[in-house]
Amino acid sequence: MSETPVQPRWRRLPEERPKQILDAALAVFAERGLSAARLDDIARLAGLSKGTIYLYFPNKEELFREVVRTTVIAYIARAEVFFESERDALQSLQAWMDGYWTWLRSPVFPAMHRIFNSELRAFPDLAAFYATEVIERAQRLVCGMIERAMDDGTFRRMEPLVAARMLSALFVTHAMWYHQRNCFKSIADVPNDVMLAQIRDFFFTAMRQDASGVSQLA
Amino acid sequence: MSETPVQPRWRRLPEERPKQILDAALAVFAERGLSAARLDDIARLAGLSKGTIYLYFPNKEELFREVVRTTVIAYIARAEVFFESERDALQSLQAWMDGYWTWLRSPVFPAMHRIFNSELRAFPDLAAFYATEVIERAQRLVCGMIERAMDDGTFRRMEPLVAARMLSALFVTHAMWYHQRNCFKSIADVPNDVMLAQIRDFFFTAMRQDASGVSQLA
DNA sequence: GATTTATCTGACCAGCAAGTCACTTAGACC
DNA sequence: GGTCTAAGTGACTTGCTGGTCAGATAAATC
Repeated sequence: MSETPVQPRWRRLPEERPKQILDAALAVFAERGLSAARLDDIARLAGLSKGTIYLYFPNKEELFREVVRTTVIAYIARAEVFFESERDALQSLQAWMDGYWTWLRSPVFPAMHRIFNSELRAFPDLAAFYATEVIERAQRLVCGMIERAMDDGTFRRMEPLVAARMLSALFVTHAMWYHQRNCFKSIADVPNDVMLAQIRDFFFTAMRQDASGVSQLA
Repeated sequence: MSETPVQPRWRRLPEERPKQILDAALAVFAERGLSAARLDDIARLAGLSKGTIYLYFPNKEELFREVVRTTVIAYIARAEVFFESERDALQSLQAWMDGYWTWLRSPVFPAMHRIFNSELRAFPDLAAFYATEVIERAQRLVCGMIERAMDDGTFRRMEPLVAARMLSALFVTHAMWYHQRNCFKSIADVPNDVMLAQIRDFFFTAMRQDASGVSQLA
């Protein structure tokens, strides 16, 4: 028999387990969605057994909620801190766009977007939470910056909520395409910074002071 | 015993079954998504038994494919016919937007969008089919109209593919919000025609001839 | 080293839904 | 009315996965 000190088959790591489980859960939810994610897969990825997950989380839904809290909510919090700093309106908007685009390109965003978009009818409370606490809250943030840009004359006057919607629409959809760019020949090789520049330029052009509101085209 | 002529418990209707099943399947897929849709529910909604579905479709995936063929593909075909008619560029675009917005507001679009967006990783061939045959094809259509508007001087010069992407992004995202408008206080009472006007005006403003390309704001 | 206990495991159970098939029945044809 | 068969049924099989729990084990304490 070998004399090598036998490694224990597993270790007691109660402090680290929650984070290990949450990381694995995020990865599996991102890969497969909410209902198709298997707890066995999460356990395997986290390097422990399924039973252990149930020592730390009461069930799959609560595990998902906790994933949301540690990802989306964390981002919102950071964004709100950013909004505190009272900078030049245009500069704020630019910085917001950079940060937003970085967030949208992270693997977390498409996972959450997909799940909230198509799997959350079964969880109306979570859906409502996301709509008001994430989407509308973010839009209020953007709204503020846009209004300031209108006040200082950088942007033309229009309904700021409408402008914020246009901004979000452009960003979110492009981000989803970006994550699936291998499917789309037409954007497969557009670098992410070029894509950001295209969105930014398009939005700024539409909002320029000398661009009158309702066009005489229509 | 009553003498009322006994109604047969079911009828043989081999001609009508496929359509009945496809209609019910679309409704259930729209309500629950692809994997959560139960064939028992589809059968009940269609007024027949589960076994009957398998007389007409080999399995759930193929049933879904056929639903796609009879909805999305049908829309694309109609749109391509529309493109045949060589009208004034601006008029074409306006008509396209009206038709597109009507389609996006139909219950079929959000169902398909959700499913393709989040449940199709398991079906890479279908995903690729949708990306090239639906999205890119539609964008080519729009591209053509945009290029004509640039040629006749209505629109400023820019990469037409980029402009087409911006147009799609605005429309698709607003459509998804529209379908969930009960969740969003800020758009709950924006009528659909107002929303269309907002999108159209924003896009036309960004594309106006006197709006120069890269803004000096940046 | 013996004892104890918090931590962890994985075989198991329960429930659900896709897909099957032996049987039933509408209704056509004689 | 009798016979035949295409059309339809629904109980059953199969496979899968969320959740449980009795037992195993790391490691703390005595």
